[in-house]
Amino acid sequence: MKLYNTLTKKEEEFFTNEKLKVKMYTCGPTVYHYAHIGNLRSYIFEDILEKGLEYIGYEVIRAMNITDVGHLTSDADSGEDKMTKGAKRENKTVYEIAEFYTNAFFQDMASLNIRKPKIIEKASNNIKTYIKMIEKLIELDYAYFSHGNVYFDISKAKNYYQLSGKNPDDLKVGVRDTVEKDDFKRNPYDFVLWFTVSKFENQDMKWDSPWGVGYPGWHIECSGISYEKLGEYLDIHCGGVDNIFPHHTNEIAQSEAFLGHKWCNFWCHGAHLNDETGKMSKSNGEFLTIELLKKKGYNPLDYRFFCLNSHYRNSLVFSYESLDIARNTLTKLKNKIHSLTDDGEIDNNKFLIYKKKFCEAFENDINTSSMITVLYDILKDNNLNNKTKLSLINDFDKVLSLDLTKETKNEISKELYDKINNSIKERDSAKKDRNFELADKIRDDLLSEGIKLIDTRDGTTFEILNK
RNA sequence: GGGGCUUUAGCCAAGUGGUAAGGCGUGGGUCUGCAACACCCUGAUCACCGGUUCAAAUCCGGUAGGCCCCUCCA
Repeated sequence: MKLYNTLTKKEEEFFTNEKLKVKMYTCGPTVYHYAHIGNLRSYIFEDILEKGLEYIGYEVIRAMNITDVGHLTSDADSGEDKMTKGAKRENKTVYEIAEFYTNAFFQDMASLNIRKPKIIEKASNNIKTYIKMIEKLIELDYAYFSHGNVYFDISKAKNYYQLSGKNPDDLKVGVRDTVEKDDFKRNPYDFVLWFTVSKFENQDMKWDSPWGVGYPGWHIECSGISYEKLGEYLDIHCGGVDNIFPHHTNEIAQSEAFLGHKWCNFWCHGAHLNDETGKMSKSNGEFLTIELLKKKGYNPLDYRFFCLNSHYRNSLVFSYESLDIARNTLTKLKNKIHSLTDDGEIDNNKFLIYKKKFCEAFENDINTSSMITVLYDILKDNNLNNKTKLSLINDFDKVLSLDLTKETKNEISKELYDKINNSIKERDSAKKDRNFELADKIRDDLLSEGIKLIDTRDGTTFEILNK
């Protein structure tokens, strides 16, 4: 399997520390607000990666954090904690905010058929681990205490700039107006491992530590949770491209300093979803959430399909026009699949040939677009019986998770069902009498109520349109 | 200023040296009372300029464009 590795900047042959076992860590959300669909694109990619690896025979142990503490609006040792900010905005406690948006995130995942990772950990659940790690980093002289905070000294880290590909001389503090300088650091890019309360306004989430009451820095939580849950050696670490620097860079520095050896072999990063004006953000333009798409009549899986049609390492531009196309394509695809009757015997030979093709697409740096093409190849193969087609499609859907063979008929009441059927009968007899005016009126009236009639060779059926 | 990714038909895209998959849309047709559905047909000198090669969308160099990162971000 070929997988692009940000660490080496090229596609590499995938390997694991333990045979057929993948330890995978994926950065989770900061639960101070709803996730927008761009955030969710990364989780869709990670979901495909996890399921695909399982499909080709690996056991995957995946962990994800929920950031409910310690993520400041600025990564200098000032700025407001995102959670506190969210709580203030909504006049709730940080615990209420965290719980509410964590649940909202899980709902979004469920809507998109994203499987919950086996291990999900709140950042606030692992404080002892962070403290233990920070103590050791201080002991090893990688970290130091200064004016109330504990910092990591990046000059001590090996290959600090490998992941980001940066040249230290070119990094400029102050390249943005908003970047704040911090005179208490030894190096401008040193980052905070532990904040003490002294520099911040009172907040709910704080813990006692050898350096005073306070809370952990943003980067240490992922290193800590990964170490605690997955051990000293990691195979894959995922996240959005924006995490390459500083978050993942700092994770590597602190984890490898703490462990004393190389930590993770593969770093995979998902490209962003942009809108037509550029980068998608929570404050700029329409705040696109899964709930909003649902309200507009889309099935969340339309969005999943939209994402799968392009490659995870290419940035993708969102527009309703593109989403409409994705919805239309997926509907047509599902219609074709639903029209297959379940007959014949499974042709094992052909099954394996197509399965191999599908796996090859996945193993080519997760080429989801080609994986979908295999579906069309199967549907068009005249020498393949329906039973084999359906079982292949069902099999692939373990990875694609588009509910390809599931009928998604809306639940309707008996009264409505009878009413529609009566209208259909009425229309049929009108058609028989060549009273097309009445027939069309019945069809139009139903359509205006969101009921679309579909004439087939075997008679008329209907579909409830989403509103 | 530094770094990364990227540029294939209207749109999403495959392609990793041998003369361009697939999907959607468009246009035409079959079917239909009409329409929708379905089915059939329909499209590209691969951003540009050089080089390597018998042969390049594919390798190398350059130019131009796009997106992103350089302590909020998936």
